[in-house]
Amino acid sequence: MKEITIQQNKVLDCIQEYINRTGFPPTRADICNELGFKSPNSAETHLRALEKKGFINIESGTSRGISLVNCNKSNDYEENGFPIIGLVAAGSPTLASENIEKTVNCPSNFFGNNFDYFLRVRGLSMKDAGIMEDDLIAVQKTQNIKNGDIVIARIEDEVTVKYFERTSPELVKLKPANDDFNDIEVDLRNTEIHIEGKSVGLIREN
Amino acid sequence: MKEITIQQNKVLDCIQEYINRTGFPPTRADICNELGFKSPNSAETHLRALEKKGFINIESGTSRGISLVNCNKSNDYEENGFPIIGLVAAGSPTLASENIEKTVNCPSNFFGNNFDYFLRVRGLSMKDAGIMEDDLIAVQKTQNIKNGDIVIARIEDEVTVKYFERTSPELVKLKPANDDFNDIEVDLRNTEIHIEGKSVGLIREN
DNA sequence: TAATATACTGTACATATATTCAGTACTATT
DNA sequence: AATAGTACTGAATATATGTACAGTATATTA
Repeated sequence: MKEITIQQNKVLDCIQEYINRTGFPPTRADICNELGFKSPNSAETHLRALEKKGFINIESGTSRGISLVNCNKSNDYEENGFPIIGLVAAGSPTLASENIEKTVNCPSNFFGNNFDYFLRVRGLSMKDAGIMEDDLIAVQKTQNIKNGDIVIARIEDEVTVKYFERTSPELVKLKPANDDFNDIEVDLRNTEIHIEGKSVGLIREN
Repeated sequence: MKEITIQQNKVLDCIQEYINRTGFPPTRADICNELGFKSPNSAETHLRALEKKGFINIESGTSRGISLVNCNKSNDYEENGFPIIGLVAAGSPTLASENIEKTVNCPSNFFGNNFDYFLRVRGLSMKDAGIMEDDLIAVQKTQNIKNGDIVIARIEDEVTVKYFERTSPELVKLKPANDDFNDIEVDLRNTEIHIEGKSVGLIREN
């Protein structure tokens, strides 16, 4: 749907770079200067195309009224920072404010994939995967899980971080990365399992 | 030195809020609308005062040419992103552009302490410390090292990441966090060791 | 084959905007 | 008592800017 052309991408990059450099968006003439166009209408048509495709907003009748539309802004976290949720022993990790210990400012595409929140890790069950106590796991809320993904799973009221492996249509194995812990086998016919999302990155603060 | 008045602060807040909301700075008339002034010159004089006191920049002759001056800019990395340096097998990790594989945008106090660059980890010698291959270590260039710190050390031309332990005034031990590797003992009387800095954090991209 | 999107140049013009000048009033400093 | 800074109104103006209109050309799609 939203295919961008090479030239349109150049214009988009130019706008971004101009804002980063000056603090305010460029005029049509500015874009022409930056990219070597000789008519302000060259910039204008590209801007219209970019607006049509949803990459920018143009405030009509307003000088420098160009603003970048953040496509991967699934929520407003980028402005306020991403919440860190404590991995509570029981119950689902929720984004309710009482569970948010603090927030971290970083781009939502910091880890390649977009993500939704950070989870503070308790325990050492994923030690051999390099996930230590108090690490922050970047969690992407998704049901698109493949075998081998590190998932945040809830069984009954227990939330845990483990490797995911579907061994048969009705059997799911949650495997720790630590010999001191045992695999958790879940039979979907008699036990309900809820996948909160998967790990797409990690931050360790010292 | 730079005392700001209540009204000037209101104008400064108004500019910040306007940029956050719209993506571009306000005109004099916009400020008047927001704050209830009836003459564009009211905004103009406040802007001049704010510029004189160093809170904003005004690009003369340019519409919406107001940009906020960032006071807490410790170095220029925050603008351009922090460089990621590959851990080359031999030689010191340098910030020369040919060694920078890409840059990461995040606040310089992201890990509590300030840091200077990211180091891409090779090998698994710090596996049990949760440092895996391809992880990014946030490195703070410092000589202030305590026993037990994870340091980036160079011995002759070999760069390595290890636990630091000073066992005696002339003996330093570099300890891996992996049973498959051996401690490196350095006798300062006959071997030169250079501490590039220490690890203050870690990022794993998926 | 017509229609549509891309990718430009070039001109023109209404209006959005910065900026100056002329005032008024209050306050703090020298 | 004089000077400078703050805090405004109100009017005037040069110019910065968005935007429409008239073209030309190529590629893609229906």
